[in-house]
Amino acid sequence: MKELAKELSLSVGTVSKALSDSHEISDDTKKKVAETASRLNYTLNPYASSLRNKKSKTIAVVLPEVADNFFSLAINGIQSVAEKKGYHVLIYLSHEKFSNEKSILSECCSGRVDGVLISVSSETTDAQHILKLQQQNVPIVFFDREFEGLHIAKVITNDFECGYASATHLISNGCKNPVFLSISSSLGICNHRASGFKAALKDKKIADPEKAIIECRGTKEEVDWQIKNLLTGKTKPDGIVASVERLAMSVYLVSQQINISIPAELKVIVFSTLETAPILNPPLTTITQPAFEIGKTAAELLFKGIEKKKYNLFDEIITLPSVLIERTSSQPCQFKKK
Amino acid sequence: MKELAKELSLSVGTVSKALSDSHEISDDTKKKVAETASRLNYTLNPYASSLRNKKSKTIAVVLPEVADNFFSLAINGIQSVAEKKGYHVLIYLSHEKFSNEKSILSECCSGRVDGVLISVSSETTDAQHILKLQQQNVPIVFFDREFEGLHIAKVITNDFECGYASATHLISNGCKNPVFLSISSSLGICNHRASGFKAALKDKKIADPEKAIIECRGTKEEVDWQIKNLLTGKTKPDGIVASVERLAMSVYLVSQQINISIPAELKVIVFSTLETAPILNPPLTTITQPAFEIGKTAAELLFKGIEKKKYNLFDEIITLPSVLIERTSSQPCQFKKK
DNA sequence: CCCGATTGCGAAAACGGTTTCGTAAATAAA
DNA sequence: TTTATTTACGAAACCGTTTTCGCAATCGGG
Repeated sequence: MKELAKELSLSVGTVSKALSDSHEISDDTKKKVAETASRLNYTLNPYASSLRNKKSKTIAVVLPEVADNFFSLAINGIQSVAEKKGYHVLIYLSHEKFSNEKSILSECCSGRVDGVLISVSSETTDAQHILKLQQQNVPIVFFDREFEGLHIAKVITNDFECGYASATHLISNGCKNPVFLSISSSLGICNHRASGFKAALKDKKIADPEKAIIECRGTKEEVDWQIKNLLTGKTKPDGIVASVERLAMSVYLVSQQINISIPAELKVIVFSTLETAPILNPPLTTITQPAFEIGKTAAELLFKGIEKKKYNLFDEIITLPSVLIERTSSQPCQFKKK
Repeated sequence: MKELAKELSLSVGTVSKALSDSHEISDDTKKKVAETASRLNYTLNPYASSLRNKKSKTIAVVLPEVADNFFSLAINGIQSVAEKKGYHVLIYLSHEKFSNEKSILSECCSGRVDGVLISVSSETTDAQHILKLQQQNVPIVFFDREFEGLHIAKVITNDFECGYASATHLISNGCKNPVFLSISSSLGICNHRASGFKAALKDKKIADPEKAIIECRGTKEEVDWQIKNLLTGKTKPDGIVASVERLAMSVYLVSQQINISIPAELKVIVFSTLETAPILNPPLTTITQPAFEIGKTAAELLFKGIEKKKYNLFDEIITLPSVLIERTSSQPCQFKKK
């Protein structure tokens, strides 16, 4: 910028004001400045600006995983509004580890970002790291995976209802012993889905609701093994609701291996935005979240918090409904293939 | 930091040195500084540091789309090394638009990032925006989708060979009229795959290689329509190689709609890392790229360029091989289902 | 024609660190 | 004891912008 000023024999202050279209500067010199700036293809140093303005024009997105259809669609939604606002997006992955999430959030302070969108890891049972960030006046919005009991804005979906709907759907299609595969008993979102599921079992007086919730944690291999055990055990279920994408994939793979036919012997529903659901074998019934919309809405909410200093981001809750898309995997069958 | 200094009755310079573990400072005061720093939970302002050091500790990843298995796995690979190096990752999406890519890269200068990893959009036919960045001494590495003819490092896969292999696989499994679905005639990676494909047709003296390359561009709906026309036309193919994930999904959906049976009437292969490939109907033959590895290797290469000022990033080319995973969708059939 | 208001710009102080250089005290060498 | 060297720290410049404030020059009104 000094060079620019020298080139034009102006002061740096004047150049700065000209570039930011200040009213103090005549249109004439503004034009000259803009012209030589583009001629020397000059762009201003973002960090110097950030330092002075205490605005980074950057938000952080913290999520467990990016190789998951839901999250990648949510990122699309977030990015679409960030781009419109001229903001930059930092992506951080916790890989479902609490320790990672903690160190990530500790990096988000000191003005590195103007706001944080977060979907908590399945291990997160303590919110100190989140509260610490909030105390530093960093606007925060949960999307999808919230942490309950905090005064922090969130954009979520109707998990309880969908859990309820998934169970009633299975039951009305003939299941006597449906189970729910959870990934974490500490994850609010998963518990809501499970609670809805249990409530339906209770209402329909089917099975023991408490025994119908099965927690699947660990690596992919451990989960595969766990599901294999479940499906070959003596009290094997005739219906499964998978709370996330990868659990359903496990169920499909294992069923294929040990020759269990879906939906004749086992009906399956998954909470997922999986694009390949209609072309799976068999086509998979999904409860599809409005992933893009959730990301977009959360980002819009965050920017409300960033822009209006007085805007209270504390107790805002937005619920966007998911839809159950019925496909072959949960269809009733007159005859049971043996 | 001033407060810290006051609290300890030291100068800010001393505190700064203590925090960065300078040899000029005694272990005793270092300890004291560290202690009170964590007590006041102080973290240093990253942008002030960046301003002085001319290092942002941030890299940019520019890619067409994040809701694609290949790219999300590549991001995982990139992130894994960035994290190890203590770097932050900015994600930018071009959505396959050249104009977006251009404005994104123009944001990457002035030291906003220390390096750029890029997979070009399918519209990109001009590299001025990339060269401009390179002139500003920003280290750049292509991953997967390169732009040819530039002196810029790249991490790619053996596209030509795989294109060749895909064609020979189809032919040896009985196809007389295989076609290749491209997404862009300007995309180097796609052309390599297509060239390999054509070379195989020529060697085997099957069909007209030039007519076997079909470009599918436009929205999802337009592509669906185009594929539907192809599959219902009079010279309909009996084998398809899809150059990217979404083309294969289109083929599956359309085939299902108009009742074409795979692999009896149509064999399909796709270049993709689709996790659901084995549980599709039928299981889909893929040419699977080492997506994570590509991302990881590209990032490692980039950091070499960032760290060693003298390291020449110009003509480094790393090729990581993909593998053809044979599944039902391309199997030979004795009888043709009608 | 004179005085107050407006316009257009420069000087300099921030923003929050890092780094160079200087210096006093402590230590080692002579 | 004197001199040279090392150790531990402070003062101040600097990174590239933004912004406040001051100051001329021009403008408008009476």
